[in-house]
Amino acid sequence: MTQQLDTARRTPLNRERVLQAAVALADEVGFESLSMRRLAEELGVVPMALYKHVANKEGLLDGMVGVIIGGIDPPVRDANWKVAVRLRVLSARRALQRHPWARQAVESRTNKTPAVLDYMDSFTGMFLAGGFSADLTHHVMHAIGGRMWGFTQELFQDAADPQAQPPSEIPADARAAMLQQMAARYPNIVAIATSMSHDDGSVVGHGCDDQFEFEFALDLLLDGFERLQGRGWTSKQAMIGRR
Amino acid sequence: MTQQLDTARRTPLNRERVLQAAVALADEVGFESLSMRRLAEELGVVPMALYKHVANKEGLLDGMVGVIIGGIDPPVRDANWKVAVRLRVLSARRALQRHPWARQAVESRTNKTPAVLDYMDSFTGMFLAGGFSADLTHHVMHAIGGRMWGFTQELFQDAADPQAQPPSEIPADARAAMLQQMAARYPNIVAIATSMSHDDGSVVGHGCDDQFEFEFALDLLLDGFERLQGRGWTSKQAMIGRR
DNA sequence: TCTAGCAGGTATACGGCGTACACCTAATGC
DNA sequence: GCATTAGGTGTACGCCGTATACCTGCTAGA
Repeated sequence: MTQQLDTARRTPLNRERVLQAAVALADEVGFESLSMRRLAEELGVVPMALYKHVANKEGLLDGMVGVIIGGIDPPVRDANWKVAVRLRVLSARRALQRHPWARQAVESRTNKTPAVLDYMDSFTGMFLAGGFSADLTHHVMHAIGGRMWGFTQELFQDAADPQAQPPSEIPADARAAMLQQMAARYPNIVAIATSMSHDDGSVVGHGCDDQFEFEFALDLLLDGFERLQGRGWTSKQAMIGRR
Repeated sequence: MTQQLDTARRTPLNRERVLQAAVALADEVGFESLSMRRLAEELGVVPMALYKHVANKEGLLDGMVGVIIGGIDPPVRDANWKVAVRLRVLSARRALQRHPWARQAVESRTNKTPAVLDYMDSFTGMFLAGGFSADLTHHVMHAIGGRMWGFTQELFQDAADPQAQPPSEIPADARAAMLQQMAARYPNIVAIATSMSHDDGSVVGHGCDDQFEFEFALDLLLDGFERLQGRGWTSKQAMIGRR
């Protein structure tokens, strides 16, 4: 009877609610702590109930990625390809950055869902509409790679300040010693890490400006694309040139 | 007594043997099927025995990445930065490609081990030695990102031919129907996918030439770097120009 | 009005995982 | 000769994804 009340009171689950809850839960507890069991608990339901709405965990993740993609703006109309691509990528970046786990989720999906293919197709279309040959567009899409989702291949995050603690946590002399040790072993890394912040006087700096780095690399690529297109680049000619 | 023989006959485990076995096992069964338990079994030992040689699974993976990095050539001497970087990246690519799981492993490591830092430091050094400012080097390292390991952010793999089966598996007419359906929904993707292979007559093509795509994007970046350096680029000036 | 079907939630169970903890044993150093 | 310790063992815990069978209440067709 209480059971009846419970199930009656509760609006029945559906795919949409499951996905929204999954997104919220991942936001809250992190991607790696998102489990079917935990999600079920959050929804006040037994774990197996979820399987009526998603095929399995993979399917859940696919759906979550779909939700995120839904937050990316469509291409702007009547703009030249370069600004259209740029704006779109930055929109994707904003959409993904709303969820700290989004990057991992996108990277982990190897099967392309319709939502992903839709985005990729429309993205591809911006180059074709901009007068790129299918050939060049193809290679350019490869070169953009994950950047079309608005993230870079990191591989760099806080390499030079492994703790990222507020200075108060560590006595200044200990910090200096660590830095010296670091500089002895990894002189080049320390050189570029300190270069970044010598303006504002801090020693090893407050981390990197991700947005700047992202746009730097993006623009480098877009400029490259532009030059290739202007030059009438073809892959055939490139292959001849290479050997 | 047989126990005694067993343990006596067996050369005792050590970190090196554990890591080598882990690499071999991952090669054999795949990254996601590599488990502490399975690895222990392979070594004829109880799972917990491994923990005398690696801190935990994370530590094992760190060690495996270290083994792979060991296979990357040092920078060539007396070459200009561009060819040095290019050769090094291609060497890394070869080293990583010997193990199908290497890419996943590298991407999954978020804590930088000394081996990783060593490689990054020496990589950074190639730009500095080539006359790049610390400032430019910093941003250039970000832009290269994962490509310094010889892989691209994929995001594209077999998007257009989801099965990758030999044509014999699927009747020709069914294939044609699938393609047509695909072309209706994802016209741009299909356009660039078919462009790639129209030379040799196959319909949707044998996948992409990964090596070509990789070098295409790499050279695009390197050319961009070269131009920036020649122009005396600084991040300060770039930030002024941007707003 | 009866009933068959079905959509959606449940209960139980299995086999896997990483690893904490207590233990044993053989070699080593004093 | 004895304590220490490095290396291997055994057991157990709590997590995970999910197969399978089951129940229950709604709906549609007769």
